[in-house]
Amino acid sequence: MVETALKEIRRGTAEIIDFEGIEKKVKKFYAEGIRYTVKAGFDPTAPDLHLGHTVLLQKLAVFQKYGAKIQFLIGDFTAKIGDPTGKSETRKQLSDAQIKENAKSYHEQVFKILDPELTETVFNSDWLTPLGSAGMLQLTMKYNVARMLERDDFEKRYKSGTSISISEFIYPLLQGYDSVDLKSDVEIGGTDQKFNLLMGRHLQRAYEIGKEQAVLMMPILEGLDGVQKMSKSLHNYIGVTDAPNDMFGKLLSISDDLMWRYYELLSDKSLEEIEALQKDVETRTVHPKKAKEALAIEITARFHSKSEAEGAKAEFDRVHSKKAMPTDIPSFELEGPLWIAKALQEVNLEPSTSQARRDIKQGAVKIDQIKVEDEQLQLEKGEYVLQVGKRRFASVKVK
RNA sequence: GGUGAGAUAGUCAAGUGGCCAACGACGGCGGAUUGUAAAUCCGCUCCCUACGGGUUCAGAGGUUCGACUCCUCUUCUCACCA
Repeated sequence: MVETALKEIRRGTAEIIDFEGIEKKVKKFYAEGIRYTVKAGFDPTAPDLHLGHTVLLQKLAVFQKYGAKIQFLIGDFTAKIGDPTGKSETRKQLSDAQIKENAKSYHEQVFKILDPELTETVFNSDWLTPLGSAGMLQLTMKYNVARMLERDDFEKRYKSGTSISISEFIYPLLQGYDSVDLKSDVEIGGTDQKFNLLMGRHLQRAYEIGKEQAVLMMPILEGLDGVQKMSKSLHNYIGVTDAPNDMFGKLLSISDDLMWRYYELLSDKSLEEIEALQKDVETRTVHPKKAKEALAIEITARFHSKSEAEGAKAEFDRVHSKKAMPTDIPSFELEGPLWIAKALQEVNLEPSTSQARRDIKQGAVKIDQIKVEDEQLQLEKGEYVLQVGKRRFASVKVK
């Protein structure tokens, strides 16, 4: 049992520091039923979770399964102060009300994966505010500039003479102090957080709280493009609140290579199962599309339901494989007669009439499944289904 | 504080008086091919019912028949010096 636990905990991780520490905690749980704590920090300014975040959340869920109590930390203190990191414009400061609101929004999404019973939500302003300037100074004495400059990002900027704000030195300390106050046994985060995660370990020692957290790092999940990390600003993400059809469609559109990455980091299937599947695909006993569908269904079902996921698949087959029309398409009512290019713009299928005309010339526009040849076409009274490209539809009632 | 360099479409990046709605790359979109993709090939990529018109090259003025290209000021970035 302990074996399985450790294996699952280890799965997909990029790096673990002090794995023995984790091992001890798990063993103790099985032997004496004593739970341990796993901390993970989240930024309250962006409460929209995507699959990149769920890589961490799923790992937390695994920990819950094997005896951990999760410390779900919301970094509201830094959000209230505003982080001047780098040259990015000063982060907008959040009010208490907004932070509460965002925390609530987090919970709705997070508890699709985590067990609320074993999750404690904490706000770091609870201890960082009372810390005060005296406590803060004391904190700064626990570390030195030379070691701070070991962080790649700082080192590069220091060498090239780029500015580093003093506060940027403080943030890792504050984040590490969270671990001191929470007395966390384990902290998990992305590989990009390595420095900060280790800071927690260091500070726990410096403050002599009698333990040093183990650190578990997960890889950063690539976005839909398969190259850059998944992020909202790069428009390559799958949000956990995406509609079933969108989620399924996006998952099915990833490349075959990326599919295995997603399997490893997002699927609940065992590594053995995944390996077997991969072999079958290589030997052509299983069609790659089938494998991708299975993944898309599994993940879609996780955030919605099994039946909604099946529905999304059926819908996808209908629209893409059989080239039929989707079942629910946005509908509009317009005054006629109306120039086709204008109509496409009105129903948001095209950003401008210029773009609409270009697409018509390229044969991308269809009305009721029939290609539009005449860019001067006027829509008379009646109901039509307009289509641009393969995916964009709208139904129009011209009055 | 001083000196120098720069700010061009979603991003990067050419253009240094008319040939510029602005080379090219990436991205994006569309078509072919497919498995839905990837790879590949082709086309498109400011707006406007358009073989024409309008508005663009940080912002505001100016010189000129004509400026993204020259001048002045402003704002912001960057490099070097102090």
